Amino acid sequence: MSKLDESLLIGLPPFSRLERPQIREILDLAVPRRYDTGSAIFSEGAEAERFYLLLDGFIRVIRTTPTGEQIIALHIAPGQLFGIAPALQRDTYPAAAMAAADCIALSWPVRLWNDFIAKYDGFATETYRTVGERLGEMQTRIVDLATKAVEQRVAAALLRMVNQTGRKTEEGIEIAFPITRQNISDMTGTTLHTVSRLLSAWEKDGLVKSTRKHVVVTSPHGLMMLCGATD
Amino acid sequence: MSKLDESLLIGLPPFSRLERPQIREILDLAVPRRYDTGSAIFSEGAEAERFYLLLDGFIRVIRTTPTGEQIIALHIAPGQLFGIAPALQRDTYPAAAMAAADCIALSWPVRLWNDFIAKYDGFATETYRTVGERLGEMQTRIVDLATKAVEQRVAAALLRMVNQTGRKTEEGIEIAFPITRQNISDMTGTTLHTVSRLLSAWEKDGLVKSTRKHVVVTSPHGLMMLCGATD
DNA sequence: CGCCGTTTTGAGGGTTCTCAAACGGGGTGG
DNA sequence: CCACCCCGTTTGAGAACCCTCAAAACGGCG
Repeated sequence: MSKLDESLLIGLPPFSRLERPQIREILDLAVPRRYDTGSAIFSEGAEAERFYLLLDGFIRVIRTTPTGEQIIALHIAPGQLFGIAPALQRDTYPAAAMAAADCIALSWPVRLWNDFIAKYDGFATETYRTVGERLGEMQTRIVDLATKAVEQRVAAALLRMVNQTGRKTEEGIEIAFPITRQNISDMTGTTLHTVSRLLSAWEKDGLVKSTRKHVVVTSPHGLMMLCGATD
Repeated sequence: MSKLDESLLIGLPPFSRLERPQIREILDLAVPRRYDTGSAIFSEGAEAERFYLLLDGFIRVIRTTPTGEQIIALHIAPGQLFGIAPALQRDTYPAAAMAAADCIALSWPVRLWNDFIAKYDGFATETYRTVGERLGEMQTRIVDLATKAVEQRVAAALLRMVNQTGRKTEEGIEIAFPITRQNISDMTGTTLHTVSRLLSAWEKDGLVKSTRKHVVVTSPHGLMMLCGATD
């Protein structure tokens, strides 16, 4: 097995304050693995055995209800830690993670977590900053779900994805991973039918362009208008 | 000013592993204060200058939307830390806190946070456990808001409050702080009218009893039934 | 080329919101 | 001590929004 290159981790928030030799140590303890689109990395409620760092691809964090409906709690972009249950003293994962696109991720056994915290300056700090950001994002989502109409929620969801994982193209900004109407409805608590109708309407208005499993936002500003007020 | 008694902190999760002298140190650094019902402890977006421990009363954590609607993110019970922005490397509070009942709270300047983490065994661990629990609770709320009908959300909200802060009475279990229909609607993303109708219906069915600013759940089991499935 | 998963579009109905008005109880001030 | 006033609550009617059910078109992959 070839050694992982140190450049993979250099500059990423949790490791930004570390020197090369320390990064080497960390990499030597990591297990790299590939996950095909749609495959599960871990399941909700499962024993939290490892924590992960996404190198490439996109991860969907999914929560399932007792009645079988599922909602997408979060998307993880390359360079981010995920499955960090140990950071919160949990011994099971609170949600499932699946690959939204083909992914490469490193992972470490949870027993190393405390070592990392103790040994590597800035690792704890940066990690808890991430937790804080996700917590803030979740609060925003709660507020959105509680107060906004469906149209505004869908617009907000698109904007969030564009901001976090957008990729510029000549047409506009493209969401960088495959996404279906059903996926969007799972993020916003609505139905794929309503999402389809909204996207069709927006396409007519020149705000977005979409094909199968693929969305390009041509006018982020226009979507932002929709989020603000119904008027 | 009389010294605070050490028994205030003994046994509380963040301090459970500490010895008396350490608790003494912590108490001597704390500023105690009383907050009248309805008064603000801190505001959303404000500079995070202090972190708090609630000794008595109840705190509502509130997020306000650009359009002025507000939703209640969380309730804090006695013995819990709140305003712990520093734990997540934030320099502003992500939400406002107001006293839902008359409250007594201790507080410390944020610059002591890192000292506490470094100096007191278990403080970090227990605090992050709390963060983890709140994060899990928020995920559950997101799922509820996204998938459940209004009736189920209101039932779930009542049950959550009963579980976290319930007080047994001869009639049933009483929510331990003053709460209006409007408050409940702010927690569930609905209107006070709908909440009023639901409570009236449930009272007729013998599930709850309510007076002004006051709710007693007489049949938690019955409410749990409502949460599960609409059928 | 055929199948399956995704998307589109229509019609109808139900839940919940909005608007409106009146009631009740508790606290405050006279 | 009583009366008034304010805040919280109740209830009704109508409408809007979105979901459910249904069916067909589309496009990629084997």
